[in-house]
Amino acid sequence: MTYTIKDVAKKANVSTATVSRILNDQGGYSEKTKRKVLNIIQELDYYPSGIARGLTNKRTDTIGVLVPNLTSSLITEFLNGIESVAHKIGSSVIVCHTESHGVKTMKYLQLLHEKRIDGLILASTVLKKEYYDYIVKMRVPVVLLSAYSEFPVPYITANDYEAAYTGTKYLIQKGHKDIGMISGNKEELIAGNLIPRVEGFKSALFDYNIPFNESYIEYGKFSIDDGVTGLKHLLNRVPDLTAIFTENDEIGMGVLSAAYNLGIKVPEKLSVIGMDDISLCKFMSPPLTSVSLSHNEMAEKAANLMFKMINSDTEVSNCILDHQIIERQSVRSQ
Amino acid sequence: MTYTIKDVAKKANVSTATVSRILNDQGGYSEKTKRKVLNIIQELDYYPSGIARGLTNKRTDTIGVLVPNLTSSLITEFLNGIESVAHKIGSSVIVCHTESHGVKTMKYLQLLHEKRIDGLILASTVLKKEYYDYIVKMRVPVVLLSAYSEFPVPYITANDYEAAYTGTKYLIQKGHKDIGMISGNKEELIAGNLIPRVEGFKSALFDYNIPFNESYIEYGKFSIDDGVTGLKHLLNRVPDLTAIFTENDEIGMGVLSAAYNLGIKVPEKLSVIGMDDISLCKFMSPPLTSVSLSHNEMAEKAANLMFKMINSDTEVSNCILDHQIIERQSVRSQ
DNA sequence: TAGTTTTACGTAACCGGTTACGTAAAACTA
DNA sequence: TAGTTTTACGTAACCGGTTACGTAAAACTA
Repeated sequence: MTYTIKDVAKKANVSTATVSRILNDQGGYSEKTKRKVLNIIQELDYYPSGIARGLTNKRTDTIGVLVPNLTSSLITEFLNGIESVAHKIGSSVIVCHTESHGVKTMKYLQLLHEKRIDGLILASTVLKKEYYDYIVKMRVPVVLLSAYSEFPVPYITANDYEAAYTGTKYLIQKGHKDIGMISGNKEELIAGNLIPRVEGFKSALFDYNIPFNESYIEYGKFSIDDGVTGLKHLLNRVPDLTAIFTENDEIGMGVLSAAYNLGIKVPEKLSVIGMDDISLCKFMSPPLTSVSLSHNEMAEKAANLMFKMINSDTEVSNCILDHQIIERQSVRSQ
Repeated sequence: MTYTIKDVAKKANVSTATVSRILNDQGGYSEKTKRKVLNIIQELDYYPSGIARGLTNKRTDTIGVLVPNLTSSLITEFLNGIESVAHKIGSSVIVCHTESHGVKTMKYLQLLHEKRIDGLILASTVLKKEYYDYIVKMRVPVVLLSAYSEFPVPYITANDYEAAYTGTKYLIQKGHKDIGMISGNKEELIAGNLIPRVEGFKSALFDYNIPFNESYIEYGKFSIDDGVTGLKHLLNRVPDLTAIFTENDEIGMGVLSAAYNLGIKVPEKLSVIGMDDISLCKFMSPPLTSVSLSHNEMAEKAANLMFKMINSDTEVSNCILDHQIIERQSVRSQ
């Protein structure tokens, strides 16, 4: 068996209270006792049980992160950022791959509830009422990462509408008039009846007097594959597109790939701009121009916010980060 | 405050033992009592504490996964596979991003030890003696994923030597004679004094009577960036290379990217073959030929093996998976 | 030096579950 | 119907820590 605090106490001829005090640097013991106990701890190779400690402390030093997709680069970069700040603070992170699936998500929430996590981050997840209600019951700090919600839950996100507007405007200013968009899953994107990135796209076209037609938008999911099938569908419907704005970079990568296989030169015959500016963009052929949403900063902010809430119980404000076009080589002037 | 089993018991006029029995489907109660208790559980919205349960059960339904790099696609795909089987089994996974850093790794191991995880998977990690010693003390099932070790720890991996041999042979049979290799971090790759993929590469050249020179191998790390700088260095040293074999696909992607920016057509001027066959390969321009190491299967096998060990305590055997060339468009006949 | 304060602990309850053991009542048996 | 078995629980100890409270001894004070 592995040793417990009692074994240490007995061997050191002190009480468990004293060992506990020493372990937690709480004072109330002599230097001599401290040395003696510390020696025995080392000798027995004793490690306190986080489980037992968690039971009394009501603190598990564990947080949960819900992600819709573990194979998406954006999500992975989020996870990376969160894990990094969690580790600095001494917390562990449990990853939950929901696949944007309602039932799975609820199951994960229950699991995390039972595990008594200290806090929760929902990345790129639309906060359904069902989730919100449950989270309220969990009584645990939650922050939304790259998502917006009308429920009173703090979020760290970019202004998707404006970012999409900026991206589209960029294409327009490069002289494009026949611009298609490939978007993600309609249902997952809706934040208050509107799909922000789609609306931003439409508004830019409208403001610059470019006629718009619903057939210019293709809806799929969010993966690279959806970019390749999306381009094919879009080009079937409207073959004279000169530029494509994609909901995210993964779709953008799919477009690049499909274009390559179709023999359509990018950017000579087709310009494409993505969103998020994931780190893969710059390694594409051609390097993919993208609207950066400062997602590294976003993940760290979200994590820091959550830990602040855990430690201080203060309500904290939302945060909307800037966006910025990162010009590379997938867009050319028309 | 949130309710405990005592609240439920009191309200139902039964003992906590009965509530516990009902919660765990252990029998020893009447249907009537069961219904009454279940109703009260629902009414109070009671969820048992996994922490308290873990304390007595010595089971936390949590496993740890150590990964060297959270932004690598291969690793992410591993993580995805592991998380998936863990969730099916009802376990949660704690991700630990070690960055292949010894001190960080040890710190993570201690953390996981304190958290009393049920099992541990080390992905793409060289098992140092220090780690091994600690893991032995943890007394927890461990499996190595995509790694080999001389310590008695089960591993699920591919035969790196042979896979590299096969990949190189493929290039040779396509008529290439001037073949370079871009490898990863020397220190991290050494398994018993040899770097398997490098040795496989060398052996293939040797067997086919192709003169070899150490300058044909470039060592970097494992990222895409190392592929781009690697190609530049390699081409500086030996400009007449017609093919490159890369340690992994990320490096391969870097080579593709660098080649594009250098104006070197792939595969017309330069053939490149990667390893691992990550899912991004097929979306590259051109799609990247790669030696598949069945890594999806690998991750699932590793996870299943670990859970089997958790549940049955039986020592289990290692597993070496097959490899296979996935031909795409980044290699041409010379 | 007698009284007071501080130090360095120990005792025991508690966190929220599980479970071995015991037992009254119900059901069964012959 | 008396004896035996089974059912349906309850009691209390335990898992491995933390901590409020109490106290003897040491240190201080006047």
